[in-house]
Amino acid sequence: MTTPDKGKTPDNLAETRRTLPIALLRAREAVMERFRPLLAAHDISEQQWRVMRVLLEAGESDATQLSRLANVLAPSLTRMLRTLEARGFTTLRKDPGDARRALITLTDAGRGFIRTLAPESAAIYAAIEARLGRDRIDHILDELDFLLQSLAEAS
Amino acid sequence: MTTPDKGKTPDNLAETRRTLPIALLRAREAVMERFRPLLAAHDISEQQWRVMRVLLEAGESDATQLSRLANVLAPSLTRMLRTLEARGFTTLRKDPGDARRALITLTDAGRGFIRTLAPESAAIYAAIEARLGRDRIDHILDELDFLLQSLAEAS
DNA sequence: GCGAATAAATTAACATGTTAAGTAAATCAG
DNA sequence: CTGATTTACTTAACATGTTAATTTATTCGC
Repeated sequence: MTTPDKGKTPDNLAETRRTLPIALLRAREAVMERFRPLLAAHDISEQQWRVMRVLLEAGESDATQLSRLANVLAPSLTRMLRTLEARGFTTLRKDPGDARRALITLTDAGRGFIRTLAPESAAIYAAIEARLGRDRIDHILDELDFLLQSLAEAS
Repeated sequence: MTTPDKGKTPDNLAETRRTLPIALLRAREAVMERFRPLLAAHDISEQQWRVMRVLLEAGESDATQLSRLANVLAPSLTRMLRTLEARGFTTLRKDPGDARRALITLTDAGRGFIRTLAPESAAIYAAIEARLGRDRIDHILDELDFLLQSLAEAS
């Protein structure tokens, strides 16, 4: 009835190498490894960079939306925004229509900072594309999107 | 000469949704979301579970190897092993041939703990497989493996 | 052999991940 | 309109990520 236990341990757990959580983690680490020197050179963390990139794309956002878009938990975001605001990259104001919400904006300095790193970042990404091929990367992105959609559907 | 800027921001950065680091992160979060309740119920972190799974597969390992296989940094591993050892799941001894190395082993209790969670873990994975299809998951794993291999080759 | 270089693990310090609890504002039921 | 619930964000506490410095042991050059 059930499929054979090929690649399974005695406890019916798949080989770690062939599980989505670990394979996704390892793949991501392999990619990020190439970006870390750039981020470190400009004294910005991976997460801060992600938040700023998302802000550039989405424009002024409330914390909940930003948290979701950048895949950063709300408590982490609260702390990070203190750092980013101290550096002059973001500002925060109360939503005039709903005093609970905090609206976050990228400052001109923040946009300028992204513009500074953009060429090198694009070059690193291009180097990765050169290894895999743009089509292959697009295919992988499509597959990951499919995974996301499949798991998002109501159970 | 260059490809058109479809899906690029004014700074030639790809849309965040279509970048490997963010897509991989989001995909992984979507998967892990389903495992977290199980891990939380047994008071074990994702990383601790990963280390134990790797230990089960690889057998006694030194810290460097374990760190690499489980994608956990050495300082994190040092701290985690204190917790795991206190719970009686792992033991640590000096390598008799090289006193710098620490050899880590899974105890019987550690193996028993994995055996306890294995059925539920396998069930969660099976539910994910039911949504995506085993073939599609295998394909995704192959693609991730290809990505890993491509980036690992000497530059 | 011996000192310099290298390697393995740990410690330290700070940022982020993660869950739970707390605070303040908006919404809902009656 | 008012008390209870819900929502948005923050704070707290602890684990892990991350880099740098430290410690101890091994290896290399001579």
